[in-house]
Amino acid sequence: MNFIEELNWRGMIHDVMPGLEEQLKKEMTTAYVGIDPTADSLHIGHLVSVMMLKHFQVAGHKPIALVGGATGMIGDPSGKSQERNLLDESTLRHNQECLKNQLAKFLDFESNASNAAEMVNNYDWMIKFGFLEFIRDIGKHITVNYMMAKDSVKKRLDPESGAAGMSFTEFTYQLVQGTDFLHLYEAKNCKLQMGGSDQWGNITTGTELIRRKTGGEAFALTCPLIKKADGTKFGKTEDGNVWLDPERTSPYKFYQFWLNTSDEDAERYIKIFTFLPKDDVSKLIEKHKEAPHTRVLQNKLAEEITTMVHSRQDYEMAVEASQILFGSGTAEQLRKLNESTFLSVFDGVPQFTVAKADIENGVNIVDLLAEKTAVFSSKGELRRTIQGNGLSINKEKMTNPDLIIDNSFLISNKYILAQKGKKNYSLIIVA
RNA sequence: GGGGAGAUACCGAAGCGGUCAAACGGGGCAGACUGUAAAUCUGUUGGCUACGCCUUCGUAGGUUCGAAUCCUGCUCUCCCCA
Repeated sequence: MNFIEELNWRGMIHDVMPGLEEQLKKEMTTAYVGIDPTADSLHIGHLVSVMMLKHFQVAGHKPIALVGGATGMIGDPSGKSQERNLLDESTLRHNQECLKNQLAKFLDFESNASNAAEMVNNYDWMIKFGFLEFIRDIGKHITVNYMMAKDSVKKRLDPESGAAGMSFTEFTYQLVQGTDFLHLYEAKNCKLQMGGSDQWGNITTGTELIRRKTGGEAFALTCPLIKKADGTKFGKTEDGNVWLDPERTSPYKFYQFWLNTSDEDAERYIKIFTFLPKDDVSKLIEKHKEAPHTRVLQNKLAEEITTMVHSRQDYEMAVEASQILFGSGTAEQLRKLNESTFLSVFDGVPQFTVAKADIENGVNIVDLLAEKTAVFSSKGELRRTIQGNGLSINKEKMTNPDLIIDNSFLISNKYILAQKGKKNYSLIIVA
């Protein structure tokens, strides 16, 4: 199975430029994907691009991860109705380093093989470009008519869509991205750019630029934007993005995110986000259909990705924690845990500290959760939750807002586990 | 530069002198049902020392017994014309 076929059955192809398959058969080809360094960690929205690069490398080709230091300073108008905030250079450099470390988990940057992965930053060549040079050597080759015809631009110019206009800076974005492609084409013989389907317009500006300026041929391949079956944005939780950095999103939460995937989505995700071969995937899907409630797909999906992004250990920890929190976990089980297990289970759960004296003297539950700690943002909210039967302490439902919390509630003599609803845990540490 | 429209809670959007902590929709949160799913139904969605009180309707003043609602200045946004 070649690269295109592989991506195809996985549902990872939205659009391909004709001739790419022949090109890939002909020789080892270099391709790149752009990543915005807007943060110092990748999030799972980036994962699709990373998977594409990985498949590409596995197929014997050479992947390049391009960190958009320059483009990140400009802001891509695609898919956004607002101007972007600009980043400064030191932030960009810091972010680039962090991103590379994460990418190294997936791509082979180190080997001596001719198709070892590379990382580049477009800031490095864009910074040397003078304005005059840019408009003469690049701008001259592309007409404004061509640029205006792009969807990403049209959307922003159409007052009906409610968009807030677009600055010249963002209008220029596609040229800058095109320049990247041209640069990589010339410097590294890079003939393919991949990305999300929203990038099609930007990528084709690049292939067009290469064709007009050098007469060479370059290709575009885009994957569908990942959407959830219910139409909401993929990769977001109440707390924002799901990050790969365990400091930002704990492995437990990461695992939970995938485990909570809906049936429809799981079927698509397991193809996209794991490297399981086609046969295995088909079997899993069948199994899942026979007994949906056992959530074979979600379990496997969460296992594969958590293991890949974090580690086997992290995965096992997350499973254990999940069993305690969601399984038949009871108050007794909770109290039986030894301290280190207990802490690892609740690693990544929001933590609050209160003074020992407060608990010893006994403290009203409302004061404890809304005032001494920020488990609840207001007393009113807490009262409402209690009225709605949504509060548990140490896995036991609490229905009395006048309850006094004292030493008898402590687990391992120093912890109290507060739970809002089914899924929101907070750990109170008494010190 | 000229003319017009507007700024209301997380978002959209009503309200146009008292009965407004502010309709309605979306979103959020919780409950029931479940598979830690989806759909559905129910409750809730400014704060507090809670049958009451306090702070909110762009911002600063003013009129009034009383203002989200009327007047004035300011800031910002959008539209049309040049």
